[in-house]
Amino acid sequence: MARSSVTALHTGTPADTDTCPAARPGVRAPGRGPCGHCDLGPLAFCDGFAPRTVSNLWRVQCTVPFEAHDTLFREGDPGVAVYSIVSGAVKVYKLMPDGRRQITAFFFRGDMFGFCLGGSYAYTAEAITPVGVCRLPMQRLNDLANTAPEVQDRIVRRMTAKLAQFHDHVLLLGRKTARERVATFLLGLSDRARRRGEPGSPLTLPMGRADIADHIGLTVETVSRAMTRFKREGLLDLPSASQVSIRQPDALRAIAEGATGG
Amino acid sequence: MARSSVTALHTGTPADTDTCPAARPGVRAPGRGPCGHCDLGPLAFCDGFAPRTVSNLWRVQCTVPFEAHDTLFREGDPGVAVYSIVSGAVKVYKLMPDGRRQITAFFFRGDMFGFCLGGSYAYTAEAITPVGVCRLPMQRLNDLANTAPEVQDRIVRRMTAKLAQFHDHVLLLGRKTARERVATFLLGLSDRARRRGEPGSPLTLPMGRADIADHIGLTVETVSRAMTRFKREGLLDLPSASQVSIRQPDALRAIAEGATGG
DNA sequence: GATATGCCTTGATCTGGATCAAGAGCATGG
DNA sequence: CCATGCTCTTGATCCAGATCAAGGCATATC
Repeated sequence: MARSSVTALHTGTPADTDTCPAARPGVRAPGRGPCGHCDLGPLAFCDGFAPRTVSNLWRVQCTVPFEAHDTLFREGDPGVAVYSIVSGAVKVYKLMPDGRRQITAFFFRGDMFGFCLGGSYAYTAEAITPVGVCRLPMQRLNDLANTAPEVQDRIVRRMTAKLAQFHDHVLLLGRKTARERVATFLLGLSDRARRRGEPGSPLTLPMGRADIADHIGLTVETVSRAMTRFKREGLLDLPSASQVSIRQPDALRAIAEGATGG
Repeated sequence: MARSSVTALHTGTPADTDTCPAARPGVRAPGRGPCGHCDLGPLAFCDGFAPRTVSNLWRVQCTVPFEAHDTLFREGDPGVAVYSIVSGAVKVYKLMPDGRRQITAFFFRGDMFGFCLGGSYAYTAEAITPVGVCRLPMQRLNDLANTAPEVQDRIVRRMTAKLAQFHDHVLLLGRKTARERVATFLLGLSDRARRRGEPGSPLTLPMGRADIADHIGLTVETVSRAMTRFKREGLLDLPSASQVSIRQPDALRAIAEGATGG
């Protein structure tokens, strides 16, 4: 079912900016989010907005499902919408002509991505798992932001947080060892899980080793070796390839921060 | 003369948020910028704003000089102000406990940095050359943004552009070779110079090799070797260590994008 | 103009992580 | 139950870039 709507999004003409087939009361999913469209609660972009603002957002948003491996948009596509994830995981990446790939970020429940005022997307976004997103047309969001400072303010806050994350990731890529990168990555996932109200420790990795490698600037083999070694050392438990239990968070954190741990 | 005001900034109490000793008509420098404080013209943050908005900004801004090697603020300091560069160059970096350093960005005339809503700076900012900055108290800027959508909109635009730059830099650090990194870095400086109305080719590098290395995730030696090789191959001219003339921009661009050039 | 002080460059060697190459699970499907 | 096709792990080598080690070559100081 998702397939067709995905295709519709991709082939969308500029008019797509404002149309949103699913954004009619009749098709709206039940939920307890501020606008009634999702169950994000306090994680929702519109949480705490004035009723009038929420109803304005409600009118322009649409909730869209994607399947794993679906492409939400591609680098260079006109940036017509912003996405907020209700469920599932998304990766965004840039490709080099020869196929080298850099995953610049992973996004999970509550995260927003796709901001690009009046330009094109700087990266491709692809669903890792089945995903539900709340899609907000950029132009409408912008119009609204001009009359509701709370909207603009929240956008700035989200972007500020993202910028800080990028500074950290640049440090990781520029100066950390393989071991430090993997430790930092896992702790980052754990922190983000906690911040959205999920347990920080038994983690389920929605992405494969290749995705992790392409995110932290390593190869699959090196990621695998680092994780195996953490397991051997008792810092992690790896009941299965996609399950990670952090046994010694402090030791792991020390490694992530650059302590000369073995 | 800058020394003392720098110190004053660093030791500033929370009250510093709103005080700005130099922001009085009496000490304002002559200039042709929108608010009369700088000569940034169209590069100015406040260019094109409504007169009322400009005068509001004018009241809270202050123009501050720094000398080379001065620290504007440190990672972890409360984020009380945003900076716009009028002249000179600034580097921002993060340090690891053992001294490893990652320069996450360089800023030049017209660039803005220091956004961090209600938090702490995520990085340290240090002048590379003598610098003149326009300093805007974050709180005041925020208040103004809530009443003047044009201000908020411009902040979002600046941040969007910065995010796109980060995606590129993450690709560079995660997946490019030493040669590709140096080529990309030099072309990036060239593009930015052109975008602020300066010639894109004979470039003056305000930063040393060590800074370049810490920005693109290499060592001084590797940066030096890459540049020497570009010179030997006729892609660059290096009349002195800090002067770079781009002889074959297209060839350099091909290398930067990952063409298997030699 | 001799001496110091910082880069910057260049050369020789070393090494962490890439690459190459098998296996080892572990689903899916017949 | 066994193929088929994954992805993940593990082992053996290789190599781009780091590290170690001298020199150049400016500008600054006295």
